[in-house]
Amino acid sequence: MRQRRTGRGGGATMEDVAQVAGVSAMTVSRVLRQPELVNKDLRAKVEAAIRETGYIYNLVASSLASQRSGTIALILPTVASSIFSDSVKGVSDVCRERSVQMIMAETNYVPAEEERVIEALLRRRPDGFVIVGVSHTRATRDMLEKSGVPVVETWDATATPIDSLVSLSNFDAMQAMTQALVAEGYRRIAFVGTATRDHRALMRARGYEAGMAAAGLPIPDILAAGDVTSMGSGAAIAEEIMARGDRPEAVVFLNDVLAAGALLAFQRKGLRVPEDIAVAGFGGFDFARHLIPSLTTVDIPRQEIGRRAAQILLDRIEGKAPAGTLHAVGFEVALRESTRRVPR
Amino acid sequence: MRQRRTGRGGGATMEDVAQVAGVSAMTVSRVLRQPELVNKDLRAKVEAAIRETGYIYNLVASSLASQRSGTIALILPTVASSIFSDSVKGVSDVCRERSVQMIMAETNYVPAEEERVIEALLRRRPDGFVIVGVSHTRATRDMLEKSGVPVVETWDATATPIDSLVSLSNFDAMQAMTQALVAEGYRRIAFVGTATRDHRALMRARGYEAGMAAAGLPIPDILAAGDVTSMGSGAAIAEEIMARGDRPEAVVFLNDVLAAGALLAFQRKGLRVPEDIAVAGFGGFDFARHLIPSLTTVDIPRQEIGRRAAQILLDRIEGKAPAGTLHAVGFEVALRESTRRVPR
DNA sequence: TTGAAAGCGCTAACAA
DNA sequence: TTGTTAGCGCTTTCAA
Repeated sequence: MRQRRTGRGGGATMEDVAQVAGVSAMTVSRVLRQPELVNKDLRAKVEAAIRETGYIYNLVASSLASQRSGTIALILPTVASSIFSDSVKGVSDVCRERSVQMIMAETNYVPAEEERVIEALLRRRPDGFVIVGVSHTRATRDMLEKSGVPVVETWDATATPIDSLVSLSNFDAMQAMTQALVAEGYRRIAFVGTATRDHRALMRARGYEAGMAAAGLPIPDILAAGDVTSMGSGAAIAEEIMARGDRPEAVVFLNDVLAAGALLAFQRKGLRVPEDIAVAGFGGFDFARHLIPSLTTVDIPRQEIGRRAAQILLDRIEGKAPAGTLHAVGFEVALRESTRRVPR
Repeated sequence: MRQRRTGRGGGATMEDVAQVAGVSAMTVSRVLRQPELVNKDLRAKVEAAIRETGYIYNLVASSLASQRSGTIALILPTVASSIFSDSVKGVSDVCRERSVQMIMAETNYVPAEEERVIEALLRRRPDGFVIVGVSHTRATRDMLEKSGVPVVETWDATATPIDSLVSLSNFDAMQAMTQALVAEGYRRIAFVGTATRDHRALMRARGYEAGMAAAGLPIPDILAAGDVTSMGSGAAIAEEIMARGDRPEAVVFLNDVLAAGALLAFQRKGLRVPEDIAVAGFGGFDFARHLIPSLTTVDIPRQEIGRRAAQILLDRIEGKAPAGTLHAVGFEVALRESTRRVPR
């Protein structure tokens, strides 16, 4: 003869509520999930019993029984920077609207870490994944495909998505920015990217190169920032640029954070922006429009990317959308004071 | 006679692995959780079987059986702004180090929403809560206490924490800032807070008032920003201040985001900072030191707050720390160029 | 060191 | 409309 395990987890269970209400556990479950199927009087009794017992529904048990966890996983390069926070907000808002819990993990821009992180999250049996980026290790793709979990990739473009894709062409966007600067009359345009092999960063660099090539312009050295999420490294790059002999007329940065750090560093050293050096960023962040001079950038619908990705994913999970959905979001080059062409 | 439910969730289970390895499921479980208890050869066999079957451990089932979910919940006012992102990073880092999953929800600074959100998260049976703020509805406190889940509150101070507390005195910090400005020679010092009844914001306002009172200075109208997370509303407040007749010598803002927005708006309108108007923020954010002029602020160990809270919580969950742990974090007034006293 | 049995708290499938 | 039964995939407990 065995004794009861530990006397139970703690709080009331559905069974307890059922006893108090004088019904079966199944009826309690129905009251909670499909109240319209339950007789009104019984429903009231059950609801009273729930209050009386202080019952809190157990989603862990529910997940196991129903084989649906009611969670989606969000994989992003970093949680600490402002870069993805609007996209997180987009996903998070949709999740709340649709009563799903978002669980999040960061990869630090390292594919091997992404692999580890996705494997760890798979153990929690999320109903789907939203992933920032389209470049993954072979093992990551295999794992995801084998698991059969719906996936939406975002913030980048690819011809071979794992499943669905909220597509943003970093190449096109940075090419457009470069061409806009060329149209403004700039010729010696430098680019600041990153040394990490982040695919989105690479695509932006390529877009810049394509923009320069299309205009028949030579491409100066491409500089690499260390930490792409800090203004400090933008400032460090600015120092580097100022220390060189041949100062470019304009510098395009991988993102607005780096650009802002550099813009302020240039000014600190007495350079006038844009008269002495023009500065452009990428991302369309709030602070860009407030800076003096206001920062030219490529405006991206960051929150919308998160929203759309979550919507597509949840629709798919609920069977309301097919696999392999594609949705492209646009971008807009916002020319502002930091690149206003002025006579020299 | 019933048929098997749906032919099973999908992937391999522990039982499948056990069959392949020729052992019992219990042995597989041990290999995964306490490998040192299992014979070396058997262990190797089981590990091979895991690889062969592509088995992915199911934490949902594990959580239900063990009555521990391996997750902690993080409740914060907003996820979209930079204000808490370092604290999120702190919690998130500790969680990764200790193999725990963080789940997050936002309250939008509204206590009733906090109540809803906490109840929703309780259904997932987190092993503990980290909560930003110490002001909660009665029902929230009751729920949390009744659930018996360890709680760590943060980012504020209180004499009556629910359980543990990583304490930061917003009152003291803002009082110190105010006194520092007085010491610099400022007299007509205004304060910009918020109309929401956020407790931390309130404490900062009170700290400012105390600082002014201690110096025997009158308190001008306290202005209220709408959205405390956007530079735009800082700029709007700046407009309001400039439109008034009696311009203050210095303005202290609830946080650095508002201060930065205002600082730039002042400059746009031709005011010199700090000569015409001095500006101070709160929070010690990265961008504050880069602005021109660099922004005076109260430096808070934001990431450390997250780390400590998570550590205390996890220690408590593992029985390595007592309930009701108190940990106070400090702050530092960073006087920078935006409040450098200059002769008029 | 290994295994068998009995749940954890819920839901799917079926029956009444 | 309500209830019964049999799991979901794991861990706890006990026995060997």
